[in-house]
Amino acid sequence: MIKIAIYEDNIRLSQLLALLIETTEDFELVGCYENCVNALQNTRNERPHVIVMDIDMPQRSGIEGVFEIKSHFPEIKIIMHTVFDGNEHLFECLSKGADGYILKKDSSTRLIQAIKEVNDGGAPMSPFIANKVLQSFRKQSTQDEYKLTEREREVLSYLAKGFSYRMISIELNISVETVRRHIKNTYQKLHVQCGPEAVAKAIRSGIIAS
Amino acid sequence: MIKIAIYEDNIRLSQLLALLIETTEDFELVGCYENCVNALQNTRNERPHVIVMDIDMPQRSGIEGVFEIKSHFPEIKIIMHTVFDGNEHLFECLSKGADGYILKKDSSTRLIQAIKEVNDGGAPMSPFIANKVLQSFRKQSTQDEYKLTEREREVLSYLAKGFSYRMISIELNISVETVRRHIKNTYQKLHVQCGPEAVAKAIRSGIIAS
DNA sequence: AAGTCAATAACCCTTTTGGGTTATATCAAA
DNA sequence: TTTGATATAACCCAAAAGGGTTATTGACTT
Repeated sequence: MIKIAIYEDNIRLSQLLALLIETTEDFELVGCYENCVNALQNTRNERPHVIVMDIDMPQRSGIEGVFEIKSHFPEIKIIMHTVFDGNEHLFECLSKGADGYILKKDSSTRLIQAIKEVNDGGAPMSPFIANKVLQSFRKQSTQDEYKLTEREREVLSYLAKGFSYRMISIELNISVETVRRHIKNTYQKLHVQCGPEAVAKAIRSGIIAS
Repeated sequence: MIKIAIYEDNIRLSQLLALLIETTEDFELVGCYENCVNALQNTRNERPHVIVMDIDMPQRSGIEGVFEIKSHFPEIKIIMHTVFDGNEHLFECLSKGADGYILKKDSSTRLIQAIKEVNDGGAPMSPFIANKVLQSFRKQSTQDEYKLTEREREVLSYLAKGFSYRMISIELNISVETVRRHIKNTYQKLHVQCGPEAVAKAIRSGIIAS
């Protein structure tokens, strides 16, 4: 039996999915929610094998949910099930640990199939998504890992020393806006979203001295 | 010859100090400014041996000045010369690298003497200040170095993982205010003033995993 | 029993961050 | 020579962060 939980704010759709799962052999629906507010607690209680997760949900998005659940239960498989086919959400989800990414425009049976795949250790993706991922992978492997510019490294190291943007700008004799620009670019390259995380990653990966 | 620079926004006082220094044997006044806006550049040009630094100055405080100058020229001695005798400024300055701390209520000749002392590798302090430092030192050495509580360490490690205060609060099931409290306490204990710096220090000193 | 510490929480307030967008000059590489 | 990367800069705007103060609770120590 594969234990499955659903996070989907569109009630019509979630009921459809629930029905589909309950009527599929070897599948067991252990939870169905319309947002991620209690995602961690739910997960702790139910210990699903696979989670089907929408992204755009009220209060707490599916991205936050993935991040949180994966931090605690890396072995639980999470399939994103969403209308978003843009790069932003896609890479954010994958970097947070999503195991599959199925678009809603695919058939429901594709989702069922994806659940089996992911439970077997696969990485089910809609073809369009799979292509994007491959492309990005190629791009990334050619620009070997975190390719920060000299200036970005410099700014980052000041950040780790406790300088504020303003202090860095005075320090380097450039505008605060430019400091902000460098930092924003750095965050993108490191796939992080705030200073503390960037500094942690930079130190651990040797980008700045430890 | 000891080359000396002054940062003091009270013109009356800075002129007095300047005169005093110029008329002292073996002393040479190489700069006299009313704030730290160009402190680093001034220092680069003049290479003073000793800097006499007020704290409360317009635009950029002496504390920022100390931090910046010491980051680049750790060998230059800086004496704080201020009316503040409270703990806040004192420890902040010392942690930023100040080498001496003389109160303005001491005589000017005491300052002259302090300049000689600091240039010889000493750490001139007003008696009252010296006591405070000793007290704090005792307190600190009994509570050996960074004694974070379990909870504080936990919160800090979430911070390094890129969680916002709000996410941490949900994670640990406590209020955002409490998260804030733990972080504020942590900053005090680590002698830092922002997240990135705290994370850097924590990783480098092994408080959180690297 | 009094005192300290840890954890919790709330309130005030300002500054800083960080996301998005757009634009410029420069320099090197294709 | 056109493209691409880099460094620079500005703007808008919401959210997050951080500093100060105060208080309550429970646990452990004098």
